[in-house]
Amino acid sequence: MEYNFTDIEKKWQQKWKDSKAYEVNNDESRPKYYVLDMFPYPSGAGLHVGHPLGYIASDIISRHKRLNGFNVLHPMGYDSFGLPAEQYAIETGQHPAVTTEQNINTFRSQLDNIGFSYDWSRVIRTSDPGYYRWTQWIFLKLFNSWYDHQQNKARDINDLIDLFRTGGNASFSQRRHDIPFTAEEWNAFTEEQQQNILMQYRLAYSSYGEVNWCEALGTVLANDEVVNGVSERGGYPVVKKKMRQWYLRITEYADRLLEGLEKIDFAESLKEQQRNWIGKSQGCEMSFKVKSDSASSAGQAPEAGQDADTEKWLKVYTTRPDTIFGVDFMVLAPEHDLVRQITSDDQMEAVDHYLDYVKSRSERERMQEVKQISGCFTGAYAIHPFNGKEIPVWIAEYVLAGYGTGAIMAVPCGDQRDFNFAKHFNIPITNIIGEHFNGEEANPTKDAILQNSGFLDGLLMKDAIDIAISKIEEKGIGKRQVNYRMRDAGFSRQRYWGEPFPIIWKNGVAYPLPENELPLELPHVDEYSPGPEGEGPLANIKDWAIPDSDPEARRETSSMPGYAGSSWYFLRFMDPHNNSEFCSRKASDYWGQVDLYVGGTEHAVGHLLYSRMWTKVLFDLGLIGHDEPYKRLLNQGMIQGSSRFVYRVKGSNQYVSAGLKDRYDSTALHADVALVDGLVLDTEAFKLWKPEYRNAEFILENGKYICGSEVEKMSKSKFNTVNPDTLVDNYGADTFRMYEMFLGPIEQSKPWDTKGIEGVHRFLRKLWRLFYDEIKGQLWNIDKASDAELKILHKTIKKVSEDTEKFNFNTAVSAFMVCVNELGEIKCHKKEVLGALLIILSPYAPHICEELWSLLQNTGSILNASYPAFEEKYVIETSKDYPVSVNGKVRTNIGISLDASSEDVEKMVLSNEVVKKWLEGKQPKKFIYVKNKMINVVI
RNA sequence: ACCCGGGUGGUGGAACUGGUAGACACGCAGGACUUAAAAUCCUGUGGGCAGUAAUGCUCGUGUGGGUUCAACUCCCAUCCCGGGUACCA
Repeated sequence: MEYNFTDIEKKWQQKWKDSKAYEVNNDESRPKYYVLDMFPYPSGAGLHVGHPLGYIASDIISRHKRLNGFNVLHPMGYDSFGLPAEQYAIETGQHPAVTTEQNINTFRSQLDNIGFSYDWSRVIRTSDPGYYRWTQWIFLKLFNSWYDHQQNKARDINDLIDLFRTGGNASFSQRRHDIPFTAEEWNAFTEEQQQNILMQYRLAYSSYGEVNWCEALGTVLANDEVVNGVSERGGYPVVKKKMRQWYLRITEYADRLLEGLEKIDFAESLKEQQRNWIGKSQGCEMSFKVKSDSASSAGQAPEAGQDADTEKWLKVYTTRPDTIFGVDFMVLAPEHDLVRQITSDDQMEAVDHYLDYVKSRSERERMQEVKQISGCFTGAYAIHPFNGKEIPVWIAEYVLAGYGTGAIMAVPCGDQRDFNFAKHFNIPITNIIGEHFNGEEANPTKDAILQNSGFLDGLLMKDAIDIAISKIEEKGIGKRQVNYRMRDAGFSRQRYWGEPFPIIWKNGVAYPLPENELPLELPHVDEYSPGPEGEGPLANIKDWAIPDSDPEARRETSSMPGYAGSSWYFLRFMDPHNNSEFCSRKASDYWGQVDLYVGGTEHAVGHLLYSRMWTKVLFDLGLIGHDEPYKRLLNQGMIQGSSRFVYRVKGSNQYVSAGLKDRYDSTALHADVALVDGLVLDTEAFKLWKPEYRNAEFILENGKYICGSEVEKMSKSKFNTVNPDTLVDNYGADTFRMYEMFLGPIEQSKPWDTKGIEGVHRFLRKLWRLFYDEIKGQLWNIDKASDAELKILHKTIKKVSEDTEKFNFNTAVSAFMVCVNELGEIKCHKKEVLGALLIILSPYAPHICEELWSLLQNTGSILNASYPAFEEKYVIETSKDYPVSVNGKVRTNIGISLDASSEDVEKMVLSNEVVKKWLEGKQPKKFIYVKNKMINVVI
């Protein structure tokens, strides 16, 4: 009998399907375990070898947990709303619903080939009305909620209205910009005024924000669609434009998102990324009086008691108020409201010119090109609050409008960017830290003693921070302030292929759709061109945009972003067919948190923060019982493509081999990796690949055409994708699964390389040959296993179960290989040993294990077996003793068993034959212990 | 530019908490079986030097420094590669 993987895999996949082997119930007595993959966006390119990496890992864990007695929820779905489907529709005219359906079918059949243990009865897609009905419903919950800082949780907006009605907002003014009003004032406000105030509290709210606007295309562009400041399609100019947008008030959750990190098991580096993204800082906000000869009227008033009508104030945020006497200039973001008001007449032209320049620059470019220092003096001066010095006010692109107050006080001796700016524009630098500042670069220390600093002279900078803030508060020009780098999350897109907002606008007020009108279905369109004024395509459908009930009203015509549907899908999997609730409380209480969430780090600060926020809101509103969605996160690395290039000699159809390309003027072009063996191009296949290459000529080196290579993201357009289907066809799903795991640590990114898959395939055939021989037939027997055989088995059980729990799948695969080699060497064919081996191997290679399990004449599926217990007695490792000499000094390393006390170790060392020989009767001078395990003996 | 990772033989990688660097696999070379091929099995395989050989010496974990009896592992600096940077998902 031979290992016929194709038949075996088809057979078992069908059996699992027929017996509904992986469908789970919500009412089990067994402990639950929820393993979830970040569900894929079903792209037109289909599944490539990068996708399954995480899926295989989560499948191994699912199967491993099932064998260990857990009721495992392991579902899959599709994040099926998104920009690429709409782009494709614009290019080809095919409706996104149609292409999405096709793509999903492709994904599904590709996934099925690999033998995953998903419960497909629970499959969801975010673009199904039955699903997005609840996305819209949760949006309405967000819209109808506000964040109560006293109770530190989200509450119903009606509670807030009651508070306003009875006491105004004076009693709990919780934000900096609240304008206080009394109950009487509230009750006298018009509906419109009331709604505008409520909008400032809602967790989902509408406001104005900047978008990438492309006049030529008449549309708003995603950052991804803007390349080098022009549109990717057509290369037209792109500028910033203010438009009405929806936002999620995620900033209200900043502190809880930070605190929540303490109780979840994510990689420390990922938590760090989230912390940095949230960017909480302690500092102080303070206002500087501005003096300018500009004729225009007032700026912002400070906190207390100034005459706001005649004076202009510039508010800055700083984490270093101790450096207040080192301020040499002020910088406003070019977008700052005050710019227009304070610019002096003779600087007006220069400022306008600069603003034009900045408008064309992306935020990324502004931060990145730090060496190109740019800025413009406004002609205005701020007055130093403590020494009355006049400080020039500049605008510069390195200050961003979105962070803090959009204005900074610049301290060149302490901040490198300020220093560079001062040097560039010849602004004199004040040194407040004496010898700590060398005049060559800024020194951001907090440990210097302050000089030239008025009332702070002689203080340590660290200590001066609090003193400076007290003084600023005392003077009424500012206050202590916690600041976050994170901004509220933009939640609307001027696009078609997304969830429509259940919102109707009337007289400038947003009204929610009643719950019983959900889902608000996406209307069918034939045209994807944008609506007027940069609105989404939905604005073009008059029938839909104007609701039947009220011709004066207008529906919201933007749609929700990609992350809307993915912010709560883990809850829907618990109760996917519920028509009356997004997820029953019973179901969410049973399944609770996702025990293991598997996906890439590219979602570190997007999806993973949004879904954490949504979970907290749903928890606050009492809809679920836990406020963190994921207990533990495993980040799989990205499998990159290894692209291949050919070099076309300019102006010809000649292609020069990589080694000779420097002798010609050539252009690099992607060549399909399927046409290349290693780096050697199959030139005949290349000619047939595309019509334009039919008459290609090649300049070879050593008779071969050698391609160039580069590691890039795997993508259809780079012709570097590898389809898992062909690998499954050639080697089988089990080989493919094990090979992906064998590639390297699951968390590490690596370029795909198919070389090496043979070795894993060989392993499975070797395994098969422990059971059956082509000529001799059955080899396995029911004899009692020897200790030597059990030792090999139990060593493997120990290693593999530890490795699986620790996600060291690659070393677990190695351990299986060693095990099979060792069993082969001693010709072990005992059922007792082989059966146990099959069980522990089955999460990795389920099909072959099922088949062999049934051939062992065991009844029932291996899926219902239980994980074999590890018995220590078979695995007594003998310690290796070895002497080593280093640098002429005698050093001896002895592997000593664990948990020995110091005295024990010394005794063991001195009685050790190897050491005795090395010491040659000398007394050791010193013992150096390394955590009671290893020791050095110095003589 | 900023934040987070990574860099070990020809290749993917292993090395547990600082303690024999290169497990396991690919590739390559040689051999066995075969009319032949495939498959399978065996042997060798980081570089250099010495030796008929067993073996010995020496260098070696991106680069430069440091700590330590001992560093792939810890610290400082630096280069390169990948992910993210708020409308790709």
